[in-house]
Amino acid sequence: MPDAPGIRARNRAALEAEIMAVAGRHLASYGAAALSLRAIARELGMASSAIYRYVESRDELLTRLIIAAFDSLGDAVDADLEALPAEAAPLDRFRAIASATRHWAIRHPHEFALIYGSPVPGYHAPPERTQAAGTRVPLLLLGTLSDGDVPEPTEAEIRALGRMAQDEQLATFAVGPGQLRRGVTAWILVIGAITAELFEQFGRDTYEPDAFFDLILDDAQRIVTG
Amino acid sequence: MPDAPGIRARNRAALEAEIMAVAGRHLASYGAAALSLRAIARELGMASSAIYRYVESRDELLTRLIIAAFDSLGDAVDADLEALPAEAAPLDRFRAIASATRHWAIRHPHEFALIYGSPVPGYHAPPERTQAAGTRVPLLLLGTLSDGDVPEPTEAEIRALGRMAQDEQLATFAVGPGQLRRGVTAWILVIGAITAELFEQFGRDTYEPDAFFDLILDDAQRIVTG
DNA sequence: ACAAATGCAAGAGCACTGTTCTCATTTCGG
DNA sequence: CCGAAATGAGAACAGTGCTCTTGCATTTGT
Repeated sequence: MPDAPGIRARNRAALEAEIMAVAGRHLASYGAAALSLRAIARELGMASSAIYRYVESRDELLTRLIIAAFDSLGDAVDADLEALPAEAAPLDRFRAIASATRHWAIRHPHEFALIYGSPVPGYHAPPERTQAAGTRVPLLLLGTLSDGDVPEPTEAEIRALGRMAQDEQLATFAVGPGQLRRGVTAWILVIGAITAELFEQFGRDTYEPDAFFDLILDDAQRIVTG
Repeated sequence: MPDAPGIRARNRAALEAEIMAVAGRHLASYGAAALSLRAIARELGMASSAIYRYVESRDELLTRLIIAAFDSLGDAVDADLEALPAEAAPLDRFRAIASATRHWAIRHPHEFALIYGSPVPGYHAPPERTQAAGTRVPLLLLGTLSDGDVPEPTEAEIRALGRMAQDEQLATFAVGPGQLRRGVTAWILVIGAITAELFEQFGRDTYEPDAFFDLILDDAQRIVTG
């Protein structure tokens, strides 16, 4: 067999993918805290010890799921953005990004909780692995703000966010501290509203989430336009 | 012994308080996910089974800790508010509430994660027990908005929050859907900013949290004043 | 004052979990 | 075909939540 190492590698990759698929299903069904390597191994018909050949530890699995969740969110937002006419106004693109994020969160509540809720146990996601995936949508949102008139950043803005504005990824977007502040603030508001809705922080059936989110977007828009 | 039943009851209450104290220390040190009834029992020198006489289950313990955390936050905010001059402007009171919340969260990160982060396992906090404690600070914040000129609520605001505005607790504050929307939105922004800071959603050492939170408060203030 | 009822704590046990070994088998490369 | 590497299985350790039974001590009723 000429491609023997290939097959080996493919089987390994395939099994790894299968593990991630099962883990994703468990995550979606029961939440991150209920994730069990043993249960995944059981479902795959392998011994509980065998799974450690493919996943280093439970934390490693969580890290991979976090990245996968960020990717899933990013893809969903991208898809919704492409459905928009190319000449859509920046603010419409902004609203589309926020709405897409909310709809994704509603469809994937446990994934959302995993990436935007409180971290699990003593688990701390390694930033060097999750950051790239995690900043994808916020960067998309910031890209929305790069056009238009640019007010001079205040001294306070420079003090608070000057360092972040010099980040190389952000530099390509040419967003200064002022725009950065407005974009980040709007993003915080959007995520906060989704969090409040999903985690039922204001109770169940006490308000109309759809209509309320529209109003949130109005406020976010006002923040963005300064 | 005339007060025999009294002694009995007092011991029970004292033990229960001791359990909560130890649980609170564990929560503060290691986080909610690391909470273990067995570990608490061990530290108290009792058998793991004995603790079930005082705490029904781990979920029950979590519920009590959630309520305790809300109380702790409420007390901290109250204390900071009392340090304010009685004739302080509503907006200053608003800023004081938000700042007190942030400082409490920084001092008690695990407690904050417990009440404003993603819920634990299959655990779902019973609203009828946590709601009263949980709405305490938001209500305080809404009380801040009851003075001043009251713009007519828009149709969208009535649609989104009309039902919540009719809540009996809120009715005593005489806040209509418009003020309710502004207050809730501002609160979401404040909590979101604290969450982002504590959970390091924008990375570590990438910005100045103190200065940034000041800017967040400016935005929140703008939302509140309409 | 004695017996009965009750409260409380301990111990053992069940079914899980993550993780790490060792050992046997399978599979692949030369 | 044979040695080496990859792979899976099984057992084991130390934890977890939770339940049930058993024994002791104290309180209560007579």
